[in-house]
Amino acid sequence: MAKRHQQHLFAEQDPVPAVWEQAAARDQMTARLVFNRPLTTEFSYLVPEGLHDLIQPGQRVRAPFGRGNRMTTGFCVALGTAGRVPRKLKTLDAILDREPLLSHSMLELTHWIADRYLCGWGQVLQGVIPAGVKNKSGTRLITLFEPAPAADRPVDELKLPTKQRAVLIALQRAGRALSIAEVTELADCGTGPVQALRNKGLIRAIRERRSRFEADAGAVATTPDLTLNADQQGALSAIVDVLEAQAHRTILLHGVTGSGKTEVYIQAIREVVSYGRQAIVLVPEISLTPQTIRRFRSRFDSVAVLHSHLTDSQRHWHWQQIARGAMQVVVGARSAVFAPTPHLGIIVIDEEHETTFKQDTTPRYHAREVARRRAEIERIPLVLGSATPTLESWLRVTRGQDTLVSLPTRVKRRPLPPVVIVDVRNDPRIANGSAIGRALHTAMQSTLAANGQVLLFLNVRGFSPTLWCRSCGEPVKCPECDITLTWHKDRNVALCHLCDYAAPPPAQCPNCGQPGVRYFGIGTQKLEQEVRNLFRDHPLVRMDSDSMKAPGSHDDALEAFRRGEVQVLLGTQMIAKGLDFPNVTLVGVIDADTVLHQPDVRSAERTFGLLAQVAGRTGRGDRGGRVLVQTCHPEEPSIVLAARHDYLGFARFELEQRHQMNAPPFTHIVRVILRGPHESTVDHTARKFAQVLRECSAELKSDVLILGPAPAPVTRLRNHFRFHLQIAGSTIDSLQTLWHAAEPGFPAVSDVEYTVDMDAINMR
DNA sequence: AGCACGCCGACT
DNA sequence: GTCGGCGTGCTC
Repeated sequence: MAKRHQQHLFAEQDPVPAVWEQAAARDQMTARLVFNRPLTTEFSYLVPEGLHDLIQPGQRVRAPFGRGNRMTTGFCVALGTAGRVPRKLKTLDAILDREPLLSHSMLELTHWIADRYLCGWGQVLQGVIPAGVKNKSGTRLITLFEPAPAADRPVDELKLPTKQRAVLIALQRAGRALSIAEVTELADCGTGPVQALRNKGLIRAIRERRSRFEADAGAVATTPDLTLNADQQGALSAIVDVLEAQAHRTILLHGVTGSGKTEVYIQAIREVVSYGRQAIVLVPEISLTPQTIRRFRSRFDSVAVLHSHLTDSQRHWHWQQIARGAMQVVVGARSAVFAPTPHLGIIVIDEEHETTFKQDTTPRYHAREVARRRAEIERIPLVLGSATPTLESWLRVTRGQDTLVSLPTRVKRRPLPPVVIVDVRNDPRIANGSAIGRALHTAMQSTLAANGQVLLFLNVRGFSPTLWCRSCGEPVKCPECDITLTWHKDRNVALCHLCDYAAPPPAQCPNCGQPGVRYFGIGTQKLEQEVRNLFRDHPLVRMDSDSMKAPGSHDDALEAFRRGEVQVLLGTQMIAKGLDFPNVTLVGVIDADTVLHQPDVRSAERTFGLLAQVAGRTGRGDRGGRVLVQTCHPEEPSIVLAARHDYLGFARFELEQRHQMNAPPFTHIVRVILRGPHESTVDHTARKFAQVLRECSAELKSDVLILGPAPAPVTRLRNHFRFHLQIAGSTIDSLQTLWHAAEPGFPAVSDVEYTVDMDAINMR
């Protein structure tokens, strides 16, 4: 109050000496804003008097921005007084949210993301708040009525007509504001008397935002906790220790498939919930883990499940429930790491190694790193669970930065299944173009004869993955991208798996015009046909993103398999995850080499992880199970060690390799991708970028390594040419320093766009 | 990222 | 003379 009075005094003295002017400016309330632009700068604005009591950090505001003073939405990230003013400040125009959308710790977290992933703070905020929250989906503005102060005396003194009198009495008795429908119902009248009272100033209208949803009573969890074995108990107490210490610690829960990690999460969360706190559980892709969700739902009273098929208004409703503290557990994919829990107690990331935790659009954050930072800020444990942890996580454990807890055995002491590596280089069936070699064929025969179920895994969808011209030898490529088209027999189209371009398979080669395009290689569709021919009497189902387009088809297929109506289940990555069917006694991996051959430092890690995951699908019942892996590289360490279920051996081997190559996790890599419609311009710009980076690096005496530019592995995508360069540094800090020094010097070339990806894991 | 400003060529 | 092409640089 005193402040405002002073301002008034100064305003009356005119002209004011410069020092006073500065002093006055210093006392002016300002807001620091960030905008949804790739800018690291914060912008100061004056807050008009009328908004002083309303503005809070975490709200969105509207402010004139840029030379044209266009009204732009920004986020208020801090408040202050003007201090030393660099220039004349503009005044912000309006506040867009009644309540802040982000708490103080969320602002801190998002700021850290902007810093770490080299993008604007405003971009992070824009990307992190769900659209439904921003546009208040699922709520509507309703008008409510309550008695005005003028009516604050005995009703009889007012001398009102009967209906108006009834309305006023109803409102006074209600003790809260009522909607028009409620008023007319209670007073048994139309809307006329209400309006009349309003005009007389005896009642007043207030506007309020109401949700379309009603809070549901909430199912009550009924299932009791299971008894933990000694290893699980050890893991649980390691987590509880961190909880009790009230300090952050990351715990890597390394448990083979089927070792009961979920039960450990649940009981740790039970502890957290008993303190009145909330838990966040991140899973790779919600639609693939219905079993996990069912388990959480049956064990806690209020579980919010944030899946990708929620509508905007459902998402908004959940967000508000979570912010109110009404949800004990939030289960969701990557973005659930931003759930606005008021009093978070633990974060769990299941299947920590999954690449879906890295967002592939700006802000390109990794949910694991964001969770780690959030857990640090909130001083709570982060639990990472995996049978095949990333080498990033494993290295931290070996360095003592994180705590390792192991669940080395499966529950009920079931052994891991024997894995047989089948060298198919000289297999006569394979040489004939079959997908299933001799050994796998025999194994399938005996398994099916014994009434067992078979799972066949192939990482390639479609029928024949490549279309080749017999005359010129060229593959038939997508006209807009750089990859070979895949023939999908069932729809009779040649499909680009990158941009979804679809066309009838060409009769002539688009390259040389000759007829005779041939199909080569094996996809899930062709595998399906082959299995149907080989085992006519055994029903099968194929699961890949083509056959599972219809909603619910995923669950239907799995249910048919569970009931045993289907004996053979074949598919892509999709069937490698989470399935738990005791009658699966044979798993066949059609081609272990598809992943191995990708030009990526993590290809061995992915191969190992994939085989471990697939192998985990069998041996879950009393009948045991076995795995056959077809490969042309039977000596490959990632395959050999996966067959032995030797994660430790693999981690040791692969870390040594990475160390020698100076590759992640020993270095961090920033990948810069440039793209544009003209190959030479993009190439040229990429060279200039590299030059600027090298000059900056030399000037800073930085030890980072600039690799490239080179055409990106997918050189052409949606008719744009793509080049990339990689910046490798031993610390994130050195990379950030170099980037911020170099960025202003990058040439702005029209037609060429660039993106920057810190700790990139998708190298395509 | 936007968007205004500015400096060049082809039109009334 | 001016309309509009796109390269340049700033945004409290």
